[in-house]
Amino acid sequence: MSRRSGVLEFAVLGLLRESPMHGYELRKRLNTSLGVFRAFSYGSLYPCLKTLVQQGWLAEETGHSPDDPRATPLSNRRAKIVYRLTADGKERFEELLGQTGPDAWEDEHFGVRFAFFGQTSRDVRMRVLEGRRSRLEERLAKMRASMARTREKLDAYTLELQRHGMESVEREVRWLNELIESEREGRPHRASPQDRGPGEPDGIQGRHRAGSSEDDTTT
Amino acid sequence: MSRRSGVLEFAVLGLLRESPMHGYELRKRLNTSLGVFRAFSYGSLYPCLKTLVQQGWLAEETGHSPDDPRATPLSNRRAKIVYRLTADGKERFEELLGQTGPDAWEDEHFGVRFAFFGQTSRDVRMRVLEGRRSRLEERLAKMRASMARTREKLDAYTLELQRHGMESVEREVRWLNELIESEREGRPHRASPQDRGPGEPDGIQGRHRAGSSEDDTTT
DNA sequence: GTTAGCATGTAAGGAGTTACATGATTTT
DNA sequence: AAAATCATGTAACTCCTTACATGCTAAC
Repeated sequence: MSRRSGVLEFAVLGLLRESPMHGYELRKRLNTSLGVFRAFSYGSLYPCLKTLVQQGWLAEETGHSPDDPRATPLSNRRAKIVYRLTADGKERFEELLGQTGPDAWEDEHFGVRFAFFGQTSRDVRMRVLEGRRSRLEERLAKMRASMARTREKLDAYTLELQRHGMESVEREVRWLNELIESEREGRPHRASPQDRGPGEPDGIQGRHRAGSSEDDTTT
Repeated sequence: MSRRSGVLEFAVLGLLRESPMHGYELRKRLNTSLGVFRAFSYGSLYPCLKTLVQQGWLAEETGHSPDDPRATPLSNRRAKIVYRLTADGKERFEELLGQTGPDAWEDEHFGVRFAFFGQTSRDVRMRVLEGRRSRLEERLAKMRASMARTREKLDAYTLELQRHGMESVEREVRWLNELIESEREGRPHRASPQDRGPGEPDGIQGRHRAGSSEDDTTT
């Protein structure tokens, strides 16, 4: 049992902390606000909500606000279920927010932790950012060692893949450096929306094949 | 049953195509050559090898070459098992290499597909690269739409996270553009050291040897 | 003579997905 | 009145990890 997954549980508690929501909306928020990195399906969300209710961290409220004209006892019409964070749930979320183990900066967790930095205390933010950075630097060291060993033995594509992978990691390290610097000085990082107008600055265009107009809504 | 995972199966067949290996070495290769993106543990590798043998795609060879003095029936000393690709396995791998469905360019698969581009025909390479690019462009469009909708409502950290995520995707698109351009002109991309001449770019069969030492050994 | 790395496995389980099933409400 | 989207859920399955269990071999 226990759909008490790390990431999903954390994100659900965090989103509900801002305001109560029902499942469907929650899932949309998960897959847009935080969803650049992870996407969740109902098949994981609803069971997760259920166990969070069982833990006492969430409370279900079946629609029926006092000003709802359809709130007769008879019309038990599969009401929307609105989930609200309980006091215990708030406590739990704060406990999770404060954790700074490796769990906080591994690939699966870092994104969602960052997304809730607005609720996170500054020293925890620093520890998470620095933890992430040193994790990435370890990884870079390993990659460099491995490339030194295997260079000349790999074909061009494998090499190019490794080169691009390393550059991605290096880029994230630079990003973290900027963020850490900003935190240190107490200013809010970039903050400039840098309006990308309708100009399409990168030569992005060209619909290629595979054009099926499928959008997210992955059942 | 069936550890016939997409990615792992593909990578194992591809690596064994280059030369026979035993499990331990295979796992190291998986986690260095291709391993910038994925890392596999023995707990998935060995069962996978077993099912690939059952499918007839791999053959096991239990050390014991005729000149091995220890090859007595009594000293059944847990020999190294060397896995070799069978003819059927080679066929299977080529079948997988030729596939160009969405499976080829989604996040989980693209990396490993690229890693074996050296064995892949040029038109398949093009389809995979273009498929990947249009997948990423779809994603960008969604992100832009979502940002236009939610701007001003998100706190600085969530915004920064989305900005960085978008930039990462844009960067990968630029990379793909370069690669596609290179493929079109028939030249090998960035060409780090030792590049092959302008001849047929297929059939790059790098000879690698184990020789290596060290490593992460994430059990 | 003990640590470190080589080598092979298994059982249990975690974290999610897909496909299915159903029905309400809004838009076209 | 059809189509889309909103809304809730379950069962079966996938793919992989962790923790365990074992033993060989080289180096210090």
